[in-house]
Amino acid sequence: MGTMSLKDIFPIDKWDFKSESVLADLPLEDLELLTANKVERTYKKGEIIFWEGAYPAGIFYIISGKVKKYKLDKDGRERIIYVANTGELLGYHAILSEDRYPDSAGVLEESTIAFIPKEDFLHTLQHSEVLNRRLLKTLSHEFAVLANSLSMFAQKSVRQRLALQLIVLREKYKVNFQAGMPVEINMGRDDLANFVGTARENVVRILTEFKEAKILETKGRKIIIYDVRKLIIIAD
Amino acid sequence: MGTMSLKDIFPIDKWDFKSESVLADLPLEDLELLTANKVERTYKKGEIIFWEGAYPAGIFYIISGKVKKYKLDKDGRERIIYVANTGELLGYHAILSEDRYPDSAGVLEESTIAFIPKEDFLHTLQHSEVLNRRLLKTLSHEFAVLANSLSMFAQKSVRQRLALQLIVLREKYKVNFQAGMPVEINMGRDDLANFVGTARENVVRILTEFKEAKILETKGRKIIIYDVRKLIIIAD
DNA sequence: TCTGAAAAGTGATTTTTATCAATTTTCCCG
DNA sequence: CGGGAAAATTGATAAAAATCACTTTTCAGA
Repeated sequence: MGTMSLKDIFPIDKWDFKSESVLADLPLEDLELLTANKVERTYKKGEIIFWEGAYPAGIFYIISGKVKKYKLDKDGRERIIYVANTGELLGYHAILSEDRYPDSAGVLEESTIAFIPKEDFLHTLQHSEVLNRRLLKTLSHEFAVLANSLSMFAQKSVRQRLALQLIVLREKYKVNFQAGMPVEINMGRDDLANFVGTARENVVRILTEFKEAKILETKGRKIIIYDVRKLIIIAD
Repeated sequence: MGTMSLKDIFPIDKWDFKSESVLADLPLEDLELLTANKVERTYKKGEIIFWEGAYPAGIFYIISGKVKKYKLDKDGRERIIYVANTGELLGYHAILSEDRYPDSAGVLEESTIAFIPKEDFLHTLQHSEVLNRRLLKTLSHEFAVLANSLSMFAQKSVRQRLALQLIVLREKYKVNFQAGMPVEINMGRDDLANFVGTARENVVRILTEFKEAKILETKGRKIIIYDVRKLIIIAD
């Protein structure tokens, strides 16, 4: 009797950027060139790493923690595009497109992040065949994920979208996970609403409904997911 | 009295992939390597170039014409992600991400399109520093555009989204354009609705409203845009 | 451990958008 | 040039989601 993983019943990589880390298994030489002048720093919950519209000075690597990437509308409401996790790189789009940051990045929980100057990144890129290929692959995959999100948005109800994003977040909040174990998502309702693309009140109401269906529990702000399968059915 | 262009009053490149063509000014040597085995073909209106989920055999170059890139939901409704124009490249995401096509491509009007085999594309990529850089730049820019679309979708009304997409389409349907001239958009209401992300009826109703506001005229399926400025005001 | 501000949650109501059911117009094709 | 199917348009209604007003709970810091 084999252990069935989420990947067998749900195409999680269609919804998640992180198919594999850009820097994982990078030749040591390239990695050293890249990180020669890196600067590490810890950010407290709520701190901003960079702002949409600013000129990029470099890229960031998440040593530990979680980061939301979002855009603001003119009324100051956030639209969360993506939640980045430990091991992911941030801010390279702006440098590669020779433009300003297309979105803002803020930490969702205390995080340790390394800053890598633009010059080192571009310099390594010129020398590293592997980094080049990795970035092309990552960016192309990101395109597929965003295209998916866009079409989900047009075609699915708020209820379906919430179910889907809970599945995605569950993957990101797994720690020491064993098959069948519940997963605790620690995210404020406002952030969750901005990630799903709806109002806070709607998220809360649907969470209540999911509680009644024994899909999850809430403890304060924490959302404990018990039954992914039901979420998959709802999300369709 | 200078001629004011759209770029001065509206950030069109935030909404359009085509900042510049990937292949424009590519070193002749690289271009020859890339196009050594290209095959040209004309597609009639409505024909499909490739299907979402298929394994990529190569990339496509639009010699002339217009192509919609879209995803289908389970009820068979299309969600148009992007409208590609003459000079643009299609299908490279799938090859670079070593995955299947993330979306389908179908021609919106009679188009001439060149097919370039996967092997030639990858081979040229290995040899051409310029093509590498171009693709990284293009893909990063595409990320910014899709992130924009995603946040627009969450935050703007159907009326605002229609105004915005009409501005974008107007750019694509310009021919022999002189400042101040009206532009004729030749697109079916169903396609337009799928591009805006709403039902056909809503598009028609809002178009009627725009007609009454002297922003545009319709002649059969054709939409003639007279007043972009009013569209810009509505969109934001 | 107490306390007050912030966050979570609930209910009622309004607004927006989708859907259903037609009718009218366009335009292709013989 | 007429016939007819496809596409565009209009109106009425239902459904979904946003907004407003408020209560309850949580939780960090004195």
